Amino acid sequence: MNRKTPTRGQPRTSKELVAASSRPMVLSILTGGESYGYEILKQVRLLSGGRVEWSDGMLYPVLHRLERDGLIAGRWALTEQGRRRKYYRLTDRGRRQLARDRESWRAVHATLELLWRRAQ
Amino acid sequence: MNRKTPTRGQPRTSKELVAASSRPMVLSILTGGESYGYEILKQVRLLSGGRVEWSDGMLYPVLHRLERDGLIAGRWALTEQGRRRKYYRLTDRGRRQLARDRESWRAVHATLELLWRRAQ
DNA sequence: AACGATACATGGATCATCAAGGTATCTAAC
DNA sequence: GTTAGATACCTTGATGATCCATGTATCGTT
Repeated sequence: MNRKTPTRGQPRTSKELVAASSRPMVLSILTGGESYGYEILKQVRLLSGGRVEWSDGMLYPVLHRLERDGLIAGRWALTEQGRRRKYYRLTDRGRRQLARDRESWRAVHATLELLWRRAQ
Repeated sequence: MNRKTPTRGQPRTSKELVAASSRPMVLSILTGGESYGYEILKQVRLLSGGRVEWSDGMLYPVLHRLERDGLIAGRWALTEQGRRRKYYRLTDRGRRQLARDRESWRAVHATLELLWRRAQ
C-alpha cells in the first residue's frame, strides 16, 4: 500500500466511533451489491464527503471477522489487469444483523439528538 | 449494587456502540448542569425510552477517565440521607471535546442514513 | 527508475467494555 | 427483625477491538 495516501492521515473519527460504525457501514454498503475492500474504503470516503476516512489496516480485519461470523461471504476474482480481488456479498444472516445494528444505532442517535437539541 | 436491577440485563446495544456514545452522552447530559453516576444511568435510560441501558460497572470507569482527562470535574457531597455522591460538572475542555464528538458523530450518522435511505 | 494508485494481509501495543464481584445506607414489606 | 429493592459508589481479570507499522505485488505514468 502506498504510504502517502490520505488513508494514513490524521483520523477525524475516534477509534470508538469507527468500531461502532464499521459493521453497519460495511453491511449497508453491501446491500448495494458485491464489493471489495479497496472499493469499500473509497465508498466510505465518498459517501461521507471525506469526513470519514478508514485505514485499510483496520478494514481488512473487519472483513475477515464479518466473513468468519457468516455475515458476509467472499470469493476471489482476478481483474483484467491481473490484480486479485476478494469480492464480498451480504448473507441473510448479515441482513438480519444489519437490521439490528440499525435499530441500536438509531436508538442511541435519537437520544443524543434529544440532548443536543435541548442544549441548542 | 442490587444485582436484579435492569442495569444487569441483556445489552440491547453493542459494546462498540456504547464505547462510541458514552463520552458524548455523558458530556451532553452534563450540559444540563451537575449530575452524578447513578443519576446519569437513569437519565440515559429515561431519555432513550429504555432502549439504551448502561451498566454501572461500565459508567464509573468512564467518569474516572473523563475526570482524569480534564473533561469533567468532580466533587464529593453528602445527601440528607447520609449517602455519599460524587457530582460532576462539565469543564471548558469537556465542552470543546463535546463539540468535536458531535461533529464526528453526525458525519458518521449522515453517511449511514444516506446508505439506509438508498436501500429503503 | 521512481512514484502513485490499486489490492491484499499480518502482528504487537494499547485501550475499551463486560461480567462478576465488592462495600454501604435507607425504606418498605412481611 | 429480616428480606428485598433502590440508591450510590468502586475494582479486577478476561476478552476483544482498532491503530500503527510493515509486508507483498501489479500496473500506469512520468
